[in-house]
Amino acid sequence: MPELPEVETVRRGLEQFIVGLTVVDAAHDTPKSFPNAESDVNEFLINSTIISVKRRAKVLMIELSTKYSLVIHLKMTGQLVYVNNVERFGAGHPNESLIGQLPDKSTRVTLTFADQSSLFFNDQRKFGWVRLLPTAEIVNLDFFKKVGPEPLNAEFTWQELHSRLQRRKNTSIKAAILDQTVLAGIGNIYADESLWGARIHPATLVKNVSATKIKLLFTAIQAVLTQSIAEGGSSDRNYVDAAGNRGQYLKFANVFRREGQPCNRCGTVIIKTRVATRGTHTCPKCQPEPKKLPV
DNA sequence: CACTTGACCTGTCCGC
DNA sequence: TGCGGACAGGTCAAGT
Repeated sequence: MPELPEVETVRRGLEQFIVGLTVVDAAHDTPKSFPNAESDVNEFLINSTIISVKRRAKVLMIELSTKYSLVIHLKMTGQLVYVNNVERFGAGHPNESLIGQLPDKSTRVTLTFADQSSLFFNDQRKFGWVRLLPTAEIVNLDFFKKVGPEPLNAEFTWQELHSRLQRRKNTSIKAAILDQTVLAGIGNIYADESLWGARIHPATLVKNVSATKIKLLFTAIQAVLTQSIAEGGSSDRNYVDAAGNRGQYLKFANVFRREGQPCNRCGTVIIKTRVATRGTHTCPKCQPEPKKLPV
């Protein structure tokens, strides 16, 4: 669920809300959600000031004045919701209605700021995490060493996508673009949407996808991610942004969660199957199944 | 090394 | 109505 557009939307909200604030308290429930020594929390988080909020792939980094950062992965059901106080923003602020709604039973970590506003990390399924790490060490995490390029970076080209995909030439194109070491930020929603855009069946083996098709896929990935960021991401289940608002992208989705509905290009009924162990949405006419090789 | 599968969790939905 | 099981999907560890 939170994929690149959702995480980027959260980042933009947090940048607006928390940069410049000073942390005065940090509370958490399970060590799994926030596996940090109390001594580090006391020394490097409490009384620190938020310097910036960054994103790489699906990971958020809240940079602190102590040369430490909070590194956060939302995984499937994570939320980062900022709840202001009326003193700071005045009555009628968009997320004013959240006051008193949080924490709830999914709240794993609560940061309280000097102005008594709060940031809640909620995560129903406890797959996500928050880690307090020295900012300089983030690049040394295994994930950051292996993760592929940002698909919306200006330097990223279709030729580079083509080249990186060749490492996964015997797997399906869907599994390959979900592989974060090939390309950063794609998850199930945008994999299906991008493959529909390029008219490629998700089960097609990478080695059978032509360079022309990969060029179309590159264009589709950028278009889909850009539009989703503009719509505040996709709220399939419980994704919300930093102000607690749902994203609107699924109103514009062409295949994801549209099984049984007509294809926006050709009218054929969208079907849901399983590819790369994931629920997969396709138009059977625009994205014909790959031919089976003779036995 | 390439590739696939299972584990991690909990809330929701579907069938009996 | 209650209950068991399937399902949701990001990432990593372990398996082939």
